[in-house]
Amino acid sequence: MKSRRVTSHDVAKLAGVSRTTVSFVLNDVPGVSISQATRQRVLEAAKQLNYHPHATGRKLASGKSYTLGLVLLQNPEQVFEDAFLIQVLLGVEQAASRQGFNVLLKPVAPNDNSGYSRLINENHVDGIILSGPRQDDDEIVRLFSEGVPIMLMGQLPDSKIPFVDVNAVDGAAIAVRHLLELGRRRIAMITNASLNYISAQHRRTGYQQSISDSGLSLDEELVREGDYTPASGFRAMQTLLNLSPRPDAVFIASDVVAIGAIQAIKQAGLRIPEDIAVVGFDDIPLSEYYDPPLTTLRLPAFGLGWASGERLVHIIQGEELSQPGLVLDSELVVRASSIGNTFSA
Amino acid sequence: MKSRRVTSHDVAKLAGVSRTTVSFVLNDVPGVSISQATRQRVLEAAKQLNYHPHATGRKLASGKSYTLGLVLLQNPEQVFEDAFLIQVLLGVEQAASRQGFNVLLKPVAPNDNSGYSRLINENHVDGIILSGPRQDDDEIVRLFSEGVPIMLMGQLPDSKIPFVDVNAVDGAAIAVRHLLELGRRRIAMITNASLNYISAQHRRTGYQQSISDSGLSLDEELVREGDYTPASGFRAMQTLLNLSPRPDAVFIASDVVAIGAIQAIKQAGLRIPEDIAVVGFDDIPLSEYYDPPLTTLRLPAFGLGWASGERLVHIIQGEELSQPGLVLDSELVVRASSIGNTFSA
DNA sequence: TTAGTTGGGTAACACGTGTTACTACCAACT
DNA sequence: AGTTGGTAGTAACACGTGTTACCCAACTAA
Repeated sequence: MKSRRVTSHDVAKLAGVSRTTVSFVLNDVPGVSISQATRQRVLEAAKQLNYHPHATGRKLASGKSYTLGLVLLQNPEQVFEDAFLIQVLLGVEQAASRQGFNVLLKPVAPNDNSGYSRLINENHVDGIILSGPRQDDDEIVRLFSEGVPIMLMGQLPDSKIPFVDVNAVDGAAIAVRHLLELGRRRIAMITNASLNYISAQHRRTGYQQSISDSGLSLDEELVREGDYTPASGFRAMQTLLNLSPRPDAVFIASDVVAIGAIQAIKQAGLRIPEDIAVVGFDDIPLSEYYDPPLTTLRLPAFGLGWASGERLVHIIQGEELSQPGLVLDSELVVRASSIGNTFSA
Repeated sequence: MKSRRVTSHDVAKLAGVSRTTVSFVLNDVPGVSISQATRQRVLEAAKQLNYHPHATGRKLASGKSYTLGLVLLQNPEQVFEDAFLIQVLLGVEQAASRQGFNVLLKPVAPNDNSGYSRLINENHVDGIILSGPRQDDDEIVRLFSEGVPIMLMGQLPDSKIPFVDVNAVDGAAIAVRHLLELGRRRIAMITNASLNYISAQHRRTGYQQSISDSGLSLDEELVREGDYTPASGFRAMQTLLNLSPRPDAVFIASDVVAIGAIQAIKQAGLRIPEDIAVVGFDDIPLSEYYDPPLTTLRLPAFGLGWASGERLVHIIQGEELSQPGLVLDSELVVRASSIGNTFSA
């Protein structure tokens, strides 16, 4: 006895008006005049029948899907960033639902652009948020040039596509300044990834900036490359420990890489932070509970999601963004790896 | 010059057939006969026009939305399980997309059932996957009794709602057996949560089972309660360390809680695993890189997602499940916290 | 009185597809 | 010659809503 769906037609009949009127009342359409009396009748009829507008019908008529596509490009480096994704995702959803949009999730394997093109072509979504865009993904550029609403999380060089990103330059500068203020003078750095990656470049730029600002000279030998893995941090740290004089601090542009580096320091019998102070980047959930708890820069994951969701909706609704790109600051979280344990003597 | 959408009508016109025929060809409808020649003409016309069927139109006509709603109930204890969510989510999406379904994400604050009811009422989704169901959520039961396709991740007592869950009893039993096989005889336990939670009960049952099977007597004093936080693990472990004789091993039914417990052990100046062997539960991403790396039970997060997605689609398509509930095994991952470091002497 | 305006409401079309009858034709068999 | 049966294809309806163009009555201004 699968009872038929309650439609706006049923509401109209019960209220004794036309379906048009029902639509006008329920959507509060501006510029049309409906008497208070009928307005009331319609609302009551709707409530009495427990009427819920059929989303699909509405979408077809309006031509919009009221849905954002959140596309997760599965880069290798992204695997370790999983921890943020949930926060990002919550941010996107919250911003979207506040404006009446839903969020459709689409993980996409690298080199597979058909995945998210379909979302657009078949009109499942009104716009797309792309996390972890790659430089060589020309599909993005094509869609953008066709006028498809797109928002990037992380920027693409030489493109006018709107984006939301983290201010990694300032973040890294803050991290290094923190070490300088603690009196450290020989500060090494391990990058989060190859310098082919823009994010790695930014983080190193911040490092250089703080070093220069402090009047110290820049020693290229103190900079090593990581590759998103703890193992790479372990190796890089070992080579840094062989230098003489040894660094008295290290800024590691990724908490995950830092984990490996810390193991190398411990294995060398050195103390953190007494012998070497450590500052990471990202504030993965692990960091707070690591041994020692890791001083690091907290990525505004929720904020990134929220901002990209809200701005994408604006674009979809045809509003102009005051600026195509938005850059959010990260926040230094000070823990024992830089200043020592403050309670367990 | 927003060019109009290419519709099946355009394809029909170009191919010189009716729209019906286009639909038949493109959907490979069984039981209708179309000549090879026209079939070919239609396919070529579609390709030439770069035709993509309008998802919304299709949904309206078919009455289905081809979308699964993944509802994330934000329980307090879930915050720490975030790390799995991504895996779960990837599993759900992969199973869904394989059957032509999309995944809509809906985080829901506790006590807010309107959130996911709307998904169903307004027909945004054909069915719902509920992660972290709570016993007092009668909205779930109501929807189920109305015939709405629902799949739970984690079971609800006294209900016939289909579910996918982890075999926590066996998992805990395996963990404890591992400790027994290592020669430990005084094995303590810290639960993951209050015993009001079913998952906590299951894990303790497994513990008891292995202890009893080994011929040891069950000592209630060796069991403490955690509450999903590292702090609770820290406190519980401290009280366990005060016992005499001291336990020589501890099974902690949550890696997060285990982190606190390990800190307590370290602070007492004891060695892991020499003085106390530690086994956790969940295999959060942190565990592999902790100091020491944590022996633990790996939750089949991807599998849980995959299975629930696949089974929900079956339900939506009206197929019968051979069994309403599915229970997946977890896998013991042996690391240094139970057997010691095997390479760094 | 007539022309214009305003408030209150509706008929009818549009959105793009799936699907059920039904037709038209030709071959084969009784 | 009439029936059956299969192939190839179509007209027409259904899905549930948003929205434009229009109508009617009542009131106002000239």
